Amino acid sequence: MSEASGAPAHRYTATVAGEIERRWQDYWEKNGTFRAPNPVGDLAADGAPTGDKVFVQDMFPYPSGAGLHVGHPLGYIGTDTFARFNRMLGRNVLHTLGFDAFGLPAEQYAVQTGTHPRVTTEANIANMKRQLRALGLGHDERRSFATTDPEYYRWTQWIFLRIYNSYYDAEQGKARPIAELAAEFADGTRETPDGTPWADLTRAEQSEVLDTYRLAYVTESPVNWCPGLGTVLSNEEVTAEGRSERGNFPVFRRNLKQWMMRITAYADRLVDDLDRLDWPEKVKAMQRNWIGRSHGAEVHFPVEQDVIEVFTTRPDTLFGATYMVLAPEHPLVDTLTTEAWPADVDSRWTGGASTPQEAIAAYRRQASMKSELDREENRDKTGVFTGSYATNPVNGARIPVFVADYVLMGYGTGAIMAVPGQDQRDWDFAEEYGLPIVRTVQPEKGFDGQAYTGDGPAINSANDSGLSLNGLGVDEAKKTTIAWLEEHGHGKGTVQYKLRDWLFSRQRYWGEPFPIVYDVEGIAHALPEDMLPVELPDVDEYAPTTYDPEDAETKPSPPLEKATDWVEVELDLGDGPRPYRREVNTMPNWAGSCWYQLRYVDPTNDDAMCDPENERYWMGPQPETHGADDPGGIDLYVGGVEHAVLHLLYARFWHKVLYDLGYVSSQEPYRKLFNQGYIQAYAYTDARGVYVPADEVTEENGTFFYNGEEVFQEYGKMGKSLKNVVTPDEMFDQFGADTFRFYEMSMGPFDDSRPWATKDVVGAQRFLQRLWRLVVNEDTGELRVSESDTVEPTEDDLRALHKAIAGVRADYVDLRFNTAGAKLIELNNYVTKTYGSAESTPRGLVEPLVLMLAPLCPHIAEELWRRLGHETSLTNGPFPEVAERYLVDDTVEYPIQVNGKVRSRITVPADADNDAVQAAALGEEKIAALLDGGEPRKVIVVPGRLVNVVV
RNA sequence: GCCCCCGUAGCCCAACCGGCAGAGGCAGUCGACUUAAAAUCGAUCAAGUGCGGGUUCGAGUCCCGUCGGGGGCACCA
Repeated sequence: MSEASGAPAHRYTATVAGEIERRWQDYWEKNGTFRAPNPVGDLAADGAPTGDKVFVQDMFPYPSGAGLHVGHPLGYIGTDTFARFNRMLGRNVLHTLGFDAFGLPAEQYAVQTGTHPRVTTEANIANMKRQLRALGLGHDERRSFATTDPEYYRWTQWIFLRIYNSYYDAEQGKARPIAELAAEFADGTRETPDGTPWADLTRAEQSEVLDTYRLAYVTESPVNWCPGLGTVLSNEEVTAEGRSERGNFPVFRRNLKQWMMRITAYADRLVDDLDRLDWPEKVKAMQRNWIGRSHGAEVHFPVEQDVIEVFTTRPDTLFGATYMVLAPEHPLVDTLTTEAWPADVDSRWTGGASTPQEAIAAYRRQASMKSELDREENRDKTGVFTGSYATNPVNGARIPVFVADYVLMGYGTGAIMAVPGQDQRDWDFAEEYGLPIVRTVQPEKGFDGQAYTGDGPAINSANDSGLSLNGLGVDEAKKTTIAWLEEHGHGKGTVQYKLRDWLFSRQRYWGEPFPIVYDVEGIAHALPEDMLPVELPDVDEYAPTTYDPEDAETKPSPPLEKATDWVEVELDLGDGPRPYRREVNTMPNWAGSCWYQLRYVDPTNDDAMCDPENERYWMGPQPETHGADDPGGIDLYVGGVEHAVLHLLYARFWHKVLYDLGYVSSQEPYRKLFNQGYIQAYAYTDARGVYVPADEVTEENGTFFYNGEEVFQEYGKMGKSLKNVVTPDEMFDQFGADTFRFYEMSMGPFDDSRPWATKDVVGAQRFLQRLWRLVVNEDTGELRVSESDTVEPTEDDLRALHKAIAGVRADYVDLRFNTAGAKLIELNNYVTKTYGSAESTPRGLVEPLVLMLAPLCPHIAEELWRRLGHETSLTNGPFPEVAERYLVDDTVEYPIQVNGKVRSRITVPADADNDAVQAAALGEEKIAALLDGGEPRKVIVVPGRLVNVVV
């Protein structure tokens, strides 16, 4: 497109750019330009690494078969620019990219075609590597790997075993080896749960006890079973509508035996340590919300022989508890349901049934049939009375116990004390069922709502047993109540979390096998390290058995189950060869991405997942740079906000376990996180709603046409089915990689989403062409740059240059690539205007310009640098330094405002003090005329900025 | 329903602690080159910051309300 006939032979066209780019990519590869030395091990260089270290990382891509579109590399170009800038400052920069290659698409493709997922995965990786190479990314290629490499997942399995062989010591607040727990049981330091001496337990019983402590454990508990996918899912993979995030199939809660990770043990540290991270507040808020820590109290309400335990965040409102509610699935519902209604029962409470048992049974049936969606759409409060009354421990009041589906079994204890005066849900229910409402917090003046949830003095809250809250604020009243409950044995202060343990097994083929076998008695055994990796066997069928998506009564059947030769093994695990069965579930897709930064650090280490010295160098805490509280971690982690909870929470959890066990020195994996925006695109549909090719749509006065027919614009993702995909390969052909990189970075702030516009790319190309023309004669290809002694830059030139250097440096540091690019264009325009038609361009201007461009457009910068006579790559600098004296002007122009409107201007020496500036301003002709001899009411002088005269 | 982010020229975007609304790009217009066009080069036009209030000498920036767009959470006791 830019190859018009008749263009000068040495113009910077896409063809010339392509030739230069391939040449420099070869050069970088051949010279190992981006290899970052480690302190020790295979990747160590001679002598210790020099300069500060910088560890930059992109979120792990999944190598999709569709290849990349122009939206995908946005983050990679940003991190590359940042990494290159830091290299030019003399720093030791670790930047590479691996592949998160286990996962459903390759498996599904395998199911359809019979191709082994490894074949598809490797082909996709090869294609993606080709595209990434063409972008000119400065990656240390020695450090790249895929999670599917057995040498990698060997260590994923190894970490699993470390987690499996650990428990959480709540007193020390950290994970410890399970062997230490066993030792404590054995020597009596710690009593076994039921008090039986350790030695009196059989080995099976001992192992059962230990299993209840392990950080990775098997349990039969309610899990998310998705028949449509044939697998179970983690809570994080289930949408609010109760469907699978992938495929949108119904998900059912079923009791199944599955592997879990005890992430809840780390809930407090995962919340608290967010404060130590340099992350977007939005992501921190999402994690806090997901963990959902709330402080409150557990309170016991006696009912006949039983006790209902509730969790409340408002123990201060106990005197306002006028009824109780159990979730329909609550285990006490059966025992508390009475034979007959009390004589005076309110007809609204019975659900029209003649006995409580009938009413409850009908209500439970109804509730179980309601989908999550129904619940969401219909928030009217419903419920039925159990016939039983509980006793409020603070005032002895007899309060009715209901069953209602607005209380969920999955949170707290599945039972609540209802305080309509201070909780809107309870208020709604109380109104519906004619229950009493007692305010225990005095609402603010003028409050005319229903439930009052704000702060205020307690009222109606005192008893004869020494508890009086009246007049206390909410916080004080909570503390007082908890102390009273604890003293009288009615409850205690406690903390609740929304976070649940992490369901860690999947019924899939293309995932990491568990390093676990079961003996004939069904007892799990961890495989010893020297049996790792446990490699995936070849199978005939890659798919788990899937079922009718609506059939909740089906059971998972993993594909590995059918590989009987692999499943049934004879091993010697210490007591001679015995038969075992392998675990047939595989790990979830998140496992491999939980720790990959550690492997980037030491990718070829056969003796450890990574050498502690290398980990400390690249990831260890740096209190001297980042403050005493620095948890360590990589210096910049860039990726989309969609991983805010899942990946980032899991990875933090694993990292903390490894820290507790002493394998890493950093307490967090990612010190600084940055969410890049997305590149969006317009798509167009015709009258039938069918997508038409976006690049053939024309616009006239705000109306869009395709083949003469009107079409309608949509804005959103780029995708094959939307017919609006633009690929990097097209951009390389039309413009070259440097132009493409520059355009992507200049479109807007790195964290903003923006629409792709191919027609705008030419602006970036023109800029590079103008710069090229300053250095190279387009007709002859000869250098047109002065030797330093012939044409010296002028004072004005140097002011423009150093202003740009200062601005560009600051922009690169803060990831403001768009404004850095604009400043380079500005400087280039200045130099073009001044020297574009002169005999030659001063070297003193061109060289810094080329160097400053290098992080964004490395190929053209290397090429020009070489043509300027430099023998070595500019990868490691120099980066231009600012000379402060060119940043300050001798004189300053002040606008003079009168009542906030600019009326005139004066120019004064830069070192003039405020009085002098004021005098000059008031003496200025127009201003003096406006004042007309009168005194201004006030004069504001903002040094270096402006003067405002108030009259 | 609750919480968070964003609304600046026809379009994408700048504007640091409140201090002259414009750095850069696209498009448009005019000119140069050309037989002509494309490409290229040069010049130029362009909004008073979604809307309504408030604070201030001064508001794109701070506060309140409102509209529009995007995102998160959603009976969590």
